[in-house]
Amino acid sequence: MPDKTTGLYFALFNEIAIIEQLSRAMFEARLPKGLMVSHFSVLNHLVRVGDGATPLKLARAFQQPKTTMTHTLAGLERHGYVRMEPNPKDKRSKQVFITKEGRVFREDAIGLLAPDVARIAAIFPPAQAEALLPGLQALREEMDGLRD
Amino acid sequence: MPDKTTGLYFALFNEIAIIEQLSRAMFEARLPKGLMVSHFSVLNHLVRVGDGATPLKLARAFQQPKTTMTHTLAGLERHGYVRMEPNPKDKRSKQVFITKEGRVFREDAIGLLAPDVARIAAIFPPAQAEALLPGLQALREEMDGLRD
DNA sequence: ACTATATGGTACGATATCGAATTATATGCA
DNA sequence: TGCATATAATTCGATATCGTACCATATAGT
Repeated sequence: MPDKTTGLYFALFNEIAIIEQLSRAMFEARLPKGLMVSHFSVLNHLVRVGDGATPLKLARAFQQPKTTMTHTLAGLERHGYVRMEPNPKDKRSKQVFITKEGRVFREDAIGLLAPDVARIAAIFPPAQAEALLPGLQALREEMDGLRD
Repeated sequence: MPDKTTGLYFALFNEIAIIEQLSRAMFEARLPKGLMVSHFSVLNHLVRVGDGATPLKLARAFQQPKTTMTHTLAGLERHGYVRMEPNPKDKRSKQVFITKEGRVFREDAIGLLAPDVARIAAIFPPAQAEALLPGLQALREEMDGLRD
């Protein structure tokens, strides 16, 4: 493997890290204090995919350590945005449900973030975003698969 | 702006966040304890772009808060991988130089990370990475520009 | 059924990240 | 020149992230 190839992937991951950084900073500047993009993302996932999933399943969906998800869910629960129930299928486990307050917060947050999204869309049009997405999804899935 | 468009950008940033997460976890599993991708990235930058830059310039290059860069540089200095000197052009400021030890560590780290890069390259070929990169760079630059 | 191993979740400690405030120096402008 | 404001960097405090260890329960092999 030539150095040039290694450098290519370093450059790729570096761009990705910077964009992640920029988007997180931009969004968190809009969210109320104490709520992070991680909180919003979980609520968004619960609405889009449906709730009732276990914490571990959520951690896997975001490819995060389960301790991180425990922490994020604790924050959401403290705000009353999710409810944790014992999992009837497995006494070790729990199920996560989004509350009405959680749905309201998600809706509000989308409204708060919309202007930023619009600013991005103005300079990086949806067609370009759509062009990028499949490649990123493919990369994500492949890297996901490497984790065994 | 239709909801579909907002969702598109959320999906885009979500994929980017997950890939950032996966690549960071993969690389940090290889690096010696106490050294993060952030440390490696800074050393890599100093070698590729040249050293002597100020901490603030480095923070901007990575689009990070300057306090984060102060912390990262302190870690690198503690390991003897960079040397901080007063900036003769500006007494408030400093210049960051990579040491011989820092260069050696960077080389070693590249060697440690190479197998992972190779595994990624095997399933997500360089041609695809190259295809992705310009769009990501464009997105990065546009978002960068929004930061006024 | 019994035991070994695997799995879901949490507690805890270390530390990375980052905003706010602070200090020192630089710059602009009257 | 003198003063207001801006800028480079650090300190400090809060907390997000994450690895390790642990407990409870489940599953597999005998």
